[in-house]
Amino acid sequence: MFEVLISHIQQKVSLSDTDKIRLQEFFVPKKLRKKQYLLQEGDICKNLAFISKGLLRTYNVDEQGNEHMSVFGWEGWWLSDFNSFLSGEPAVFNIDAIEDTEALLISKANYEAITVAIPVMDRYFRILYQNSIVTKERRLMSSITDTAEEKYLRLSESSPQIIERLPQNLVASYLGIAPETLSRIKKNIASRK
Amino acid sequence: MFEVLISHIQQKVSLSDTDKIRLQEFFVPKKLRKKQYLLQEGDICKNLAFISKGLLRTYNVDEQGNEHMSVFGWEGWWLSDFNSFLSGEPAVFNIDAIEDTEALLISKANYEAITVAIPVMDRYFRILYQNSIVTKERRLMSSITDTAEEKYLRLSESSPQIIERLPQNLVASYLGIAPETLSRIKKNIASRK
DNA sequence: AACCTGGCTTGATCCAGATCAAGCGTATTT
DNA sequence: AAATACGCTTGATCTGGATCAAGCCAGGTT
Repeated sequence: MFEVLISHIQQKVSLSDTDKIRLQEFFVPKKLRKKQYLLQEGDICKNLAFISKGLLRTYNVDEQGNEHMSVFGWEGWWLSDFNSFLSGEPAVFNIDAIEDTEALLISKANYEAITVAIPVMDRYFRILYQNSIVTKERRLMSSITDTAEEKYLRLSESSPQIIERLPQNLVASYLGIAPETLSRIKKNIASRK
Repeated sequence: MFEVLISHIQQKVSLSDTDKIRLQEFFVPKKLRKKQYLLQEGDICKNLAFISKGLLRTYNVDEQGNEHMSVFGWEGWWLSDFNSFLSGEPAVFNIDAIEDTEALLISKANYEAITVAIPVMDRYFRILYQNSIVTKERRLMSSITDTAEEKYLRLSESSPQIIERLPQNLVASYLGIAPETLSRIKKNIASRK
């Protein structure tokens, strides 16, 4: 389980051998079956989850009962309701497993502690968050600026894995469009070439 | 100029007196007149800008010539085309001054260097970015989930300063709606109470 | 083998919000 | 003080994509 995490960290910063050992103390492994919740709306999000295997989704549900995908995460991704985790407010997001999943959980206290014990983790998270900001900024501008078809094409460019790995109705929700619309868009694109 | 920056940093981490002095070496002050560009689309974004006074906007322009607001920043905010700054790719955003502005610029090299010279800056930026992610996540979900009126009401809640300080057409662009629509929404809300 | 269940498609209709257009007041420029 | 520009409003019209509805296919269950 930890190899995936350690190699992910070492892509961004370098860890000593003792760091690699110590680091493991801060995490708790957790297995999730398909459809199982990691977090439910209204609960306090107690952990950040690093996914070492499997596939999760983060989403909220509006008053009409429609789900809106926020983030998908698989091997090498971190997930949480970040606001709830940081502030202690109730979560607005649900997180559940689309495939059987293995994750490593780190609590708020351990998240604070690990950056003290292993200072380079501040830098690791800083770099992780930098990249996350760029991704979210792109998705936001796409959401504001692009037509439905442009949103789909941009996602195909930037995150083909999402399109390959997830059912089409969840992709549509991630793009903020109706599943029927996505179906028609794909048909149009296919017929054009 | 530096007092604003230093007090902003000290809200998140603590700095020694020598850190406060050394820190200044890494920044270059820059004044901007109203309408002046800090960054133009296609250029490489060489700096992060900390705004000590004034008001800037980050936006892009689509093929039809419409502007789409990405971020507004005033005293105590950081702005850049983050992707361009980090990757060295050409900027997709423009940044210009809505009011006369004083900023402190830090280059990529100095951004790397300052976290080495003053390690607590890694933590400062990590915390800054954490908060930025939460904000962007909220705005993204609002953009995907909410009606035009809900978007406006949510912004009134979360960032009343934006509504107070910026002309209505820029607020509309920030929300991803037409200025006429925003005008009508405000009229409706006013007439309802 | 019959029966669900969930994901996908296709057609018909509807509507929130965009676009187009005109006029108005206030601020800025000359 | 005239001229121009800019932001805002209001009305009329249009449209991209949502919603509603029905049927299809593949996998999984009993």
